Amino acid sequence: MFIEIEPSSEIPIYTQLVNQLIELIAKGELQPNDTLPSVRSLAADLGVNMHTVNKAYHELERKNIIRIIPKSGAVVSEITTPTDEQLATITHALKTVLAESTVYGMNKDEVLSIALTIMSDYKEG
Amino acid sequence: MFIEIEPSSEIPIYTQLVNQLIELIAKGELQPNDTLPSVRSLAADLGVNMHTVNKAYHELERKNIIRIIPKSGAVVSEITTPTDEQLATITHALKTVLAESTVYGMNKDEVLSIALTIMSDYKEG
DNA sequence: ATTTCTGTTATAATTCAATTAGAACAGATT
DNA sequence: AATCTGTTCTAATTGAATTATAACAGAAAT
Repeated sequence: MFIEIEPSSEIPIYTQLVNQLIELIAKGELQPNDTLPSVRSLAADLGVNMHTVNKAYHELERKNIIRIIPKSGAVVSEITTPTDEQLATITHALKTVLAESTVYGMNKDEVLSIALTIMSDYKEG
Repeated sequence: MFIEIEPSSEIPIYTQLVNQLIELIAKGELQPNDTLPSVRSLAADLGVNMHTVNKAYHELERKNIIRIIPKSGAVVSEITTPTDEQLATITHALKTVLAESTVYGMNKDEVLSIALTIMSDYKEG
């Protein structure tokens, strides 16, 4: 599992973890029903505190991306149909990014081209 | 100028300000060479501190979206060609959003459809 | 069955970002 | 001249993020 944390980043460590785990799943390097490493072992690997990894896992559970089985471990969820909440989350995030790209002078085709390139690394891309 | 701040949001006030000002520019409601309200007056309108607005303006200047003229005011910059740094910023942000959308089970066409809808509200959309 | 590993929970301390507050300064605008 | 502007400084508060220990109890492994 290739995860790299930048301790000095302005992005919280647990958020970096959430984002990188999502990317691993999107790339298929972590697949549904795969088990995640224990919070203790991953914390040791990354040199961060157990509670920080725990917080990231619970954030992923809140997003319905993994299931946490009490006293046992965490498992990647099946990918199904997005919920309304998930659609709203993506739509809002896209709005922010696309507004910024517009202000930077990027046109529709440029942005879509970048998006297609990125998605080619992900599932169904 | 229609800006709404959620004081209890987990998103910092100055970031909410940055994002909403970017959206106003993307929509054309704020145009190049338009002057932004003074930090004092906008702060009073929104019920936040002057320093918070000032921080947002400086963040927008760092992104090359506005120019701050010392002792005078802030002006929306001309939209030109994106810098490499701006391209990298957008690409990185898109990666994060698109990975999440993939994990949520959204396919390429769904995401592109949402993106096109959003961009239709923005310049060159 | 016992040991080990697991997530869970609780308390505590530290660090830092975000926000607010108040004041003073000096250039720009009116 | 008076007012408005961003700038700078100090100061205080609040809360999030992170780390550190410790103990608990269920799950898994031997």
